[in-house]
Amino acid sequence: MNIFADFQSHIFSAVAALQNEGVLPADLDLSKIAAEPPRDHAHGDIATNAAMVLAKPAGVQPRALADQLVAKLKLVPDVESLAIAGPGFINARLKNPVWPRFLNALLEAGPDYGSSLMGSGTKVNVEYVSANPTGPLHVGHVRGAVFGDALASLLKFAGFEVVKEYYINDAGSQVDVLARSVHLRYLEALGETIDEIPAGLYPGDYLVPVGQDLAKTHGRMFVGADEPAWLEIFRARAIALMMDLIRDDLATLNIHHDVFFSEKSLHAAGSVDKAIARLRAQDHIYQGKLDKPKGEVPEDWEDREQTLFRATAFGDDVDRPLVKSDGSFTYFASDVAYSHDKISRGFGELVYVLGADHGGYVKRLQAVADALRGNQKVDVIVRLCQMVKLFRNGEPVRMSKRSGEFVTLRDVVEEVGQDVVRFMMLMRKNEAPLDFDFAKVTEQSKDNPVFYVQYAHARICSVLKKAKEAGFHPIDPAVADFNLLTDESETGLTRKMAAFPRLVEAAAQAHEPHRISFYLHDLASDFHALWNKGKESPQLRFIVENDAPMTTTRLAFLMAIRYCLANGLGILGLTPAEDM
RNA sequence: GCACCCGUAGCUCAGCUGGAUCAGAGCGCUGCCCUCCGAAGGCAGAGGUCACAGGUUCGAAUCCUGUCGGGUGCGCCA
Repeated sequence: MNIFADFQSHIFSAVAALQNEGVLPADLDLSKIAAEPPRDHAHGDIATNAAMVLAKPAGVQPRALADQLVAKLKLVPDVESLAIAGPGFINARLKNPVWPRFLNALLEAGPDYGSSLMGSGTKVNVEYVSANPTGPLHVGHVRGAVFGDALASLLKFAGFEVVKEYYINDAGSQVDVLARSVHLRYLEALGETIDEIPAGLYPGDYLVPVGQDLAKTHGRMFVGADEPAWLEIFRARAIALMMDLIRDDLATLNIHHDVFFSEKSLHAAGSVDKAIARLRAQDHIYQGKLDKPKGEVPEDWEDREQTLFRATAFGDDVDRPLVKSDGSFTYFASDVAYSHDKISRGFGELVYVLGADHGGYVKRLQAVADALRGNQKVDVIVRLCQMVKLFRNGEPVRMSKRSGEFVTLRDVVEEVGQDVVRFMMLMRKNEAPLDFDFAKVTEQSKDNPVFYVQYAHARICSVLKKAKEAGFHPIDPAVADFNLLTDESETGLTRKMAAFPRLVEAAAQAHEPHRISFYLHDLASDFHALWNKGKESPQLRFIVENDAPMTTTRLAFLMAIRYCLANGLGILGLTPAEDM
């Protein structure tokens, strides 16, 4: 039940009626019409800007149009009163029974409350993490991982059909480096002396077990062998084991992708050639020279003619090379094939969650999709996650890349816990930098938003438990009389809960899961306030002595709040705490 | 040089895609509230030229242009 969406459709009907009467022109853009909670609820329950938005295109005065809309909206059953305010706002106050009805509907919907059909089954591909399969995930991957996962479940909740995808970069030179690094570990496992791992190879200890694994399987077969003899075998095995490692890392955050897509498979299947052929057929490929980059010029810059994708025709800054000077495909060529594959799988929206250092990729990804999509509607949405700065008691945590000693994802999760990591990563807009202090986030106080929200849920559970002991069980919402809830704190909470479905849709539309986090914090805050009111005014407690009807009602009310909290937490991938 | 992101309270950040005589939270600061369902909470106070300058319109923190400041990137790495 979404009372704002309901009211909005009444507005549309009213507008349509005025169009039929010739008061308004037939061709009007209705998309800007909003039905939203007013800033100040003293104005009413729902506000709409319809008159102001339509006035200009219709060539009428806002207030005059508002009068006419009011005349229509008066007939809507649940409307108590309407007022025109300011430059042409229409404020509606709803009849009293709306709220009890709303709460009953909320309880009936339960775990589904807030979900939406907005996506109407549109297929969305959300690609996130996609870290190179050369080692465990480190802290830099955490934010994108959590963000992508929360975004995926938010979109799912909003009615989209979501596929969570991980692109395995298993075709480039970095996996050859991996294979060579592993070969050394292989020799090491067989008792050979390997000294220090040379610069340019991966020094991390996590490759030791891979070497042992290969030693066990192949014995001394590749000890003195030339690289071509073992490269492919070692590479394949190493990638497989690294992906196992990465999957385990992700599992510690309860992240599970639906599809792991191999870059190499694109080459093997000839998909790169096919995709490029398609672009060529559309005349988006040509042989040409690129200008030398203005800023830092690469040392080995050579001016040469190459195969280019006409990305500038689709809004990119420069055309993009597809073939390297040695004749092999560029990484971008794989991207073309990969985009082609995604589009052919029927996705209407391609979401990429990338690190902020990939900002330069946004335009070319959009360009490729635009070039390949034909008549199919495909939106490309790129979300860039800014850096996370690690602190410990206010001191920055230093990391040494050279020695391979970085803070891993696993380190972070093990130290502060899955829920804390997830929530903290979602307490900021993705494009805002984020400070993460190990000490602060594990603090169990209101300073810590994770505990603050969880605490609210736990308090509710605690009351419900107490109520059960007092004999109020099972709680039957059907006998609750929500008309009894008249305190400002209670009606305020009801209004806030009513805004949840609208918020879910807005957050999904904007691809901004952090809005859910802030909403939850808000809702928790309102709940804590009500709780404390009960300390001073016993009649506002949830369990009211000698007043069974009120107690039953309040308990049902608590369950409603609990659903809102739990559903919101669920979107973010957090488990609501029953006790703390 | 170019592109993208960011400039809101002392600090860290929201601001529902242009709305209303309150620009909001948290931290920090000041003062209150536990014989009472969990004080791991709550209430109140102080704190602002929304970086700056123009523009768009009924109306701008929000959209456009420019300036300043911070971040990230800029062929044959992935």
